[in-house]
Amino acid sequence: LGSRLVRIAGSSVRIGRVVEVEAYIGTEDEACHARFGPTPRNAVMFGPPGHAYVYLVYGMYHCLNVVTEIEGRAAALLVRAVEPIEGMDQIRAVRREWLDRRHRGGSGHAPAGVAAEVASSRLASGPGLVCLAFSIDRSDNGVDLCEGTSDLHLEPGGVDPAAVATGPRIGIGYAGEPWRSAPWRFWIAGNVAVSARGARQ
DNA sequence: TCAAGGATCCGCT
DNA sequence: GCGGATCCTTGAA
Repeated sequence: LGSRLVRIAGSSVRIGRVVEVEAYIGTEDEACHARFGPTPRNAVMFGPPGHAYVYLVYGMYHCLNVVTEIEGRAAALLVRAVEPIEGMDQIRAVRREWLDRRHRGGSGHAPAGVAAEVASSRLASGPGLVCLAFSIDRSDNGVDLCEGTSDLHLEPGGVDPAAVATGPRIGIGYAGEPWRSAPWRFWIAGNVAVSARGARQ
């Protein structure tokens, strides 16, 4: 929490402050993708820390994770929400394009003004939206996020521990206890950019 | 090879 | 509050 996510694309730069994460601690964690052991998909999680584990969820959205443990231990943090700091124009542009494509061929046009009405602070308030806003997909899987010259990387930061709120992880009802109820979602209390589902609980 | 279901988001009711 | 979009990954056969 508090670290800055940086995306460089050509001459444009997008920066966001990480405000919400979830912890997945390894093969014993029934909610973790590593629960079945190493597979082609989760291989990066078993690698060295600091690398990006990116996967496709629900066939539509990507999720960004940061590997956190030493090689051999498959733990990672899911980045659930980021507060945009820089590059809002670019973020709005990719969202408009995505909403456009979403409605094309279906019911017709996107409802007027939908994309334009999203507050700047909430353009990356959800794991799928983080990846949309920063143009992250599986081509970023395995990237070393600690390498400052990389197109996608993290700059160290932090928050006052007293400002961190905790709660159960979202969308993992398939996992048994104690994993389902473990308070391993962390966010900056009161921050406006925390995800909608996260804020509700 | 197959069938099942998911660490989501959006729009309509 | 609910269903649709959309496709990859997984374990089982």
